[in-house]
Parts: sequence; structure tokens; C-alpha cells
Amino acid sequence: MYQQIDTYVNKCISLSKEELEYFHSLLQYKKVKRKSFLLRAGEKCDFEAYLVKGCARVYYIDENGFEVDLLFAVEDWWISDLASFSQQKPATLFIETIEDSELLLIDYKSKEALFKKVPKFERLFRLMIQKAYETMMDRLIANISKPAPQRYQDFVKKYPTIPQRVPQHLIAAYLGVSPEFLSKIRTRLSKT
Amino acid sequence: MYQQIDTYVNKCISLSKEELEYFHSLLQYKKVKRKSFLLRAGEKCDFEAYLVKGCARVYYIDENGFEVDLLFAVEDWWISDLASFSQQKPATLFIETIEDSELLLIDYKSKEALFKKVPKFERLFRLMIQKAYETMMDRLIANISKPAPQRYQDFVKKYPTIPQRVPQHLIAAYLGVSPEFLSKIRTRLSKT
DNA sequence: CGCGACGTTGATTTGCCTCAACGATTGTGG
DNA sequence: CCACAATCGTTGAGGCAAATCAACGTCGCG
Repeated sequence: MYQQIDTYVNKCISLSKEELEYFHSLLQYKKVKRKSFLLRAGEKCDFEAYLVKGCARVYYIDENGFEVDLLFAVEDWWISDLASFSQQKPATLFIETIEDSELLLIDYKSKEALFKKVPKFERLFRLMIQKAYETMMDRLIANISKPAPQRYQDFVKKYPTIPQRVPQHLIAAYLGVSPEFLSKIRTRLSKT
Repeated sequence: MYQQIDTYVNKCISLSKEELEYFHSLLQYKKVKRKSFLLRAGEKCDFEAYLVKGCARVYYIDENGFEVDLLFAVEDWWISDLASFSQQKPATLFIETIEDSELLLIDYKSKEALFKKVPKFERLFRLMIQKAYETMMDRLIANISKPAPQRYQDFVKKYPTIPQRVPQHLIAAYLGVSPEFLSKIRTRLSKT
């Protein structure tokens, strides 16, 4: 059960058997059906979740009720509303599973305790955020400087398995285009 | 000379006198004229820089030669091409001063040594990136879901001093609109 | 079977870009 | 100190990418 997450952690830092067991003791296992909400805006987000199995999305709903998808997570990804979690303030994001999923959660207190007892984890989480930051930056640049058809092609190339698991209108909401227009893009691209 | 950065560091972590002096010993002071390049795409970025005084911008140039501004830094901000720095690979970003500026730089080796000797700094840098990540996310959401006039108003509200120090066409490149259109937005807004 | 979720297609509209011309300001070399 | 070039912002005409609105087809599912 912990094998997968251990492999993940091991890529960045190396831990003794005791440290690893301590880490495990802080994790909470959770199994949920598809279309379950792990978080709604307004609630406090008291978890960072490692996705063992399944698929989920993190999204924002703007003033006009439009959804913006920020992340599609599959196996081996972490999901959370980081601002809410780390500052212990109300969430602005929604997190919802797209498939039946299994997760390992760590809450705020446990994470702080972990950092205190095994400071190496500071490094792990720093590197995780750093990667997320770079991804976010690339997306911002793409959104500003590339037209929608290319953003779609880049997306498919970067995440070839996602389109098979995530409905198309959600991908549109990730790319920042209307579902109708993404459909038109796809027919245009297939005709070449 | 170190007073300013010490205050900054102190907000997140508390250090002994020796730790602080060790930190100082790793910093390199640099003074540059306006329109100096601290980094060009293609070079390796071997610094994270704390801006003591002045103003600088971090930007990207896309395939068509268009600039996208990612950050306007003023006093008390950090600037770097994080992907290049942390992975020690060629930069994709440009960094250029907008005013005569004074900086404190730390290079890769020094930062690693610092983490090793004073692990508390892992926490500081983790929190720094975390904040940068949240900012980046807010910008992505705004770019996808808000029209340009509102993005501009939000920008002015969030960074009221920046428009006085940064040319308007650079702000346009930050917001992701053409300079002409930003000009039109401004005349429209002033007429109400 | 009928309903809701999802995708497609077409007509129309709009937000923003491109291109071009023109002031105003700054700065720089002669 | 002037002349001239850059740099920067403004304004207008025309065009295009993408949104909106509306109708329709299809599938999975209670």
C-alpha cells in the first residue's frame, strides 16, 4: 500500500526505515467514488493528498460561474488547495474525483510534525512546489502567447493519457477556451 | 547593508548571530545601471538575487519575438530563473533592470551549502516559492477568466507603485495585451 | 423508455490584435 | 546647446480568433 508513495519520496530524499514508518503513521488512507468532492471553496483545506489510484481535478469557479481547471491529477500526483492548507484559511478551489480513487492524506499538524522530526521532508516539499511553480509558469506563458489550437496540441503531447480519462469540456476549461471552440479545433486538426 | 535582507529573512525563520553571519558571507553584492541584463536566455542562471534597491523585470521571449513579462521586482523581492538555477540548465528567461539597482546574489553551491549547514533555510525558500506559486496561479486564473480591463484594474490595485516605475508597454506585456489596446483601456476607464 | 451529460455544428457577435500614422518626451552625440 | 533619433504613448481603420447563442445527435443510465 505504501510502496508507490515510497518510490515517489525516494526519488528526492533517502530515509531510514524508522523515518519511513513514522511518515506512514501520519498518512490517512481514503477510498472514494467518482464525482466525490474532496474539497469545496469556502471550506478549510486540511490535507495534501497523494493520489494512489484514480483521477481527480482541481478547479476554480469565477464570479460568473465559469469553471477554470487548474490540474488533472492521476496516479502519483499530489492535490491540495495549497493557499488554504498552508495558511489555514478558507479554500478558493474545488477538488473532485473524476474516477473512483484511492488517496493518502496528510493533515496540517502532521506535516508540521513531520518537518520538525524529519527536516529532509522540507526539501521534498520544496522541490515539489518548485516543479508545480514551473508548470504553472509555462502554462501562463502559453496562455498569453500561444493560440488555442497549439495549446491543445501541446497539452495532448505532454499528457497523452489525460484526454482518455477526462471529458473534453473539462480540458477546454483547462486550456481556457469554450467547449464548442475546442470541438471545432479538433475537427480542424483531424482534417490535415 | 544587510539590515534589509535580515528583516526579510526574520519574518520566516529566526537565526543566531553566527548563522546570520554565515549567511551574509555567502552573499555577493552587486550594483548595476538601468537596462543592464542580469541574465539572458541560453545562459546558465547561477544566482538568486535579492533586490536591495531599484527595479527589474523577468521576461520571456516567444517564438515570434514577443515579450511576456513574468515579474516586476522592486525592493525586497527575489529574482531568478528558477528552473535554470535549480536544475543548472540553460535559462529560458531574461532578467533586466529597469532602474539603477543594488542586489545581493547567492549562487547554487552557496545555497546548497547554506541548506546543509542551516536547514532552516529550506523552510524559508519553500515558503518563498509557495507564495510565488500562489501568485502565478492567481494570474493564470485571471488571464483565463477575466477580460483585460479588469486585469489591468486588479493589477493597479495590487501593485499601486509599479505603474509609476515601469513603462506602460511592459505592463501590457505582463497583462498579455498589446500596448495599443492597454492605451485604449486606459482612456476608456478614465472617461467614467 | 426518457432524461441528463456530453459533443458537434452553424450563425452571429465581440474583444483584442495588427498596421499605420502621429505627438510628446527623453537622451545623446556633434 | 541644439538637432536628431529613440523611446514611449495615443488614436483610428480594418481584421481575425474565439465567445455566445441555439439547435441537434448520441450515448449511458435510472
